Amino acid sequence: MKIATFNINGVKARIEALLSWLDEARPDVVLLQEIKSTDETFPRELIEDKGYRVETHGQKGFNGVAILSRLPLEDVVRRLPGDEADEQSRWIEATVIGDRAVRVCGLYLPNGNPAPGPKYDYKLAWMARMERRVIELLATEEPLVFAGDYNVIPQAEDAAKPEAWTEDALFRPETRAAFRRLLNLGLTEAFRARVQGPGHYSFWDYQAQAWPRNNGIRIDHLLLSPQAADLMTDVQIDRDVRAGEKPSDHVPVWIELAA
DNA sequence: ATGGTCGATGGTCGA
Repeated sequence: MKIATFNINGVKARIEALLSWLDEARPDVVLLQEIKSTDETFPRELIEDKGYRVETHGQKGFNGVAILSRLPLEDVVRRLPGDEADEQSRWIEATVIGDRAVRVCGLYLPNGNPAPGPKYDYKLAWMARMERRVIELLATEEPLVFAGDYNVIPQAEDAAKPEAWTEDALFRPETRAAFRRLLNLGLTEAFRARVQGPGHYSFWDYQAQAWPRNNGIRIDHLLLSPQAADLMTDVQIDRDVRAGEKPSDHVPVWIELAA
């Protein structure tokens, strides 16, 4: 079971790039972020024509997440529990029925800039809510995959120029500590379980020629429960997608599970 | 040091 996360940065503007990547990468499951689309305006038919089920949790203008799956989906949950007043569409869950049942959670964690400030407070509160949901799901002892745009640079080696990020919401100590708390619950960060060292990025800004200069950061992650980590056979960043026609500023990251 | 690029929107804002 190949499971990918991809911040698409506007699914309507990116539909051709998305369809091409689906043909090339042939993922079984895709967790999309920043669809910037409502459920009604999501271009679902073009994706369904390729054999994918489509579950969306959209919002007008900003945010929005979705799950695409070639395998059956059950028990879709569309919001992160813990704050009924939160109107932002940043979380979607479903159980994928493959050889094994795998619970996938697609997340678009708040950016949090400028920090400090109310947006940063929202980010940290959202991470605390996510921690509570992870604890709930870990109790099921099922294979779990938490994949998405975390807006977290976990370590200095995950940025080409870490010194430029010291005051940023993506790299501040409180952000990284909250991310470590997730790992300390017993989750495995898929990429770092397999690949060590600097120079691996998943996002390059559109500005200041960040891509040709390889001025990137690694902020798109897949966190695995112990039962999912035991099934992982591969993990990759589809870096070449950033060089394509009209690309997102993020690229897909994926895992293969023996499930 | 400064300014730079996108997408959705239609009013600038979020990243």
